[in-house]
Amino acid sequence: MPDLTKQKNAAGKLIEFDMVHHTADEVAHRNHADKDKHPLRFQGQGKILLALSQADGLSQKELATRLNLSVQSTAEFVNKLVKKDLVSKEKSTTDRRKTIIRLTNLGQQTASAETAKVPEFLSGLSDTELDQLTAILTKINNNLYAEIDAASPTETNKFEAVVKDRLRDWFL
Amino acid sequence: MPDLTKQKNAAGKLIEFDMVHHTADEVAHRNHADKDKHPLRFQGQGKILLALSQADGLSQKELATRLNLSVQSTAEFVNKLVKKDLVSKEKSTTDRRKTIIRLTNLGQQTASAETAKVPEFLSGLSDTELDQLTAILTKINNNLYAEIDAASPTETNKFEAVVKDRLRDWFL
DNA sequence: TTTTTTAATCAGGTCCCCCTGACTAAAATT
DNA sequence: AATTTTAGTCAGGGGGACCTGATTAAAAAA
Repeated sequence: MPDLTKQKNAAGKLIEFDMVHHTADEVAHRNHADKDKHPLRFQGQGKILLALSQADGLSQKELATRLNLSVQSTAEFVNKLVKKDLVSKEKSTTDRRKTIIRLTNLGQQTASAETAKVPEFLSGLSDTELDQLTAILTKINNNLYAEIDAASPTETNKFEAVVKDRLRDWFL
Repeated sequence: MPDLTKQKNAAGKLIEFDMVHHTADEVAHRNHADKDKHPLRFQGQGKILLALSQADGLSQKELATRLNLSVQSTAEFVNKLVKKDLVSKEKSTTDRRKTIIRLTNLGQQTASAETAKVPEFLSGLSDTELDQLTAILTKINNNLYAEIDAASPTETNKFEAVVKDRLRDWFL
C-alpha cells in the first residue's frame, strides 16, 4: 500500500486545484467584462450543451433521459439556452409531438471555447509532466467512474459515454 | 515548447476529472442516504466554514471582508450554518456591535470530513505517481494563482492565504 | 374510433449563491 | 452632547439547479 503522506499531499493538491480553478474562472468572468456569466459545467444548462455537442438534434425527451433530468427541468434549461441563443428549438416534422433541439453556431463556439482556454494553466509543464499527468488522471477518473457505478449502476453508462465521447471529439 | 497534443490530452483529462468528480459525489450524496446534502465547496456556506477553520472566532464583518462577500450575504450564510449547528454566533463583549462566529464541534468535523474521504479515488496510484501528481498540481495551481492575480490583484492575497493555510492544516 | 401512451407546457415549489437599499444599535468623533 | 461611522438585521430581488402535479396535443394501440 502506498505512503499515506504522499496520498494526502496529492489529495490536498487536488482539492486546492478544485478551489483555485473554480475561483480563477469566477474571477476571470467577473472582471473580464465577459457578458456571459457562468462556467457552464456539467450541470443544468451546461449539461444540455455538452450532450448536444456530442449528439446534436436530440428531442427534449431524449435529452432528459440521457441526462437523468425530468423533462420539465430539461425544458427549463433548454428555454434558458434559447434565450441566450445557444440552442434552437424546432418541431419535428416526422413526429409533431417532438421538439428537436440544436446547437446554434454560438452554442457550438461556447461549448468549445470552454475547452480551448483550458490548456492555459498547463503551460509551463514539460512533455514528460503532461504524460504523467494524463496517465495519472486516467487512473483517477476510472476510479471515479467505478465509484459512480457502485452508487448508481444505471447511470454510469450514459454518463460515461457522454463525457468520454465528447472529450474524444474535443481532444483527439 | 511542449507538444500540443500532450497538452490537449492532459487538458481533456483534467476537464473529465472535473466533471466526473462532480458527478461522483453528487451521486454519492443522492444514494448514500447521507443526510448532509452538498459538497460544501469554496462557495457560500462552504467558504465561511473554510475561513473559520483557518481562523476561528471572526466577526461577520471580518468574514465578509476576507471572503469578498457583502455583509448581508455573509449573514445569510452564517445563519444557515447556525441552523445546521455548524457555527455559533455570540455578541462580542468588548464591542457589542460585533458578532463573533465560531465553529462548533460539528462544524470542525464537517470541515475536515470533507478532506478525509478524498484520498479514496487516489487509491491504486503508486507512490511515484502520487509524487508526480503532487509536483504537477503544484505547478498548475501556481499558474492559476497567477491568473487570479492578473485578473484581480487585490483578491489574491486573501484567497491564496486562506486556501493554502487551510490545506496546510489539513494535510501537513 | 375510442382509448392510451407519449412529448411538451404551465404552474408552483424548494434550496443555493449573492447583491442593493433601508434601518437600528452601539461605538467613535467632534 | 450631538454627530458620524460601523456592525448587523430585515426586506426584497435576480439567477441557477431541480422536482412534482396537472393539462394539452399528437401519435400509437386497442
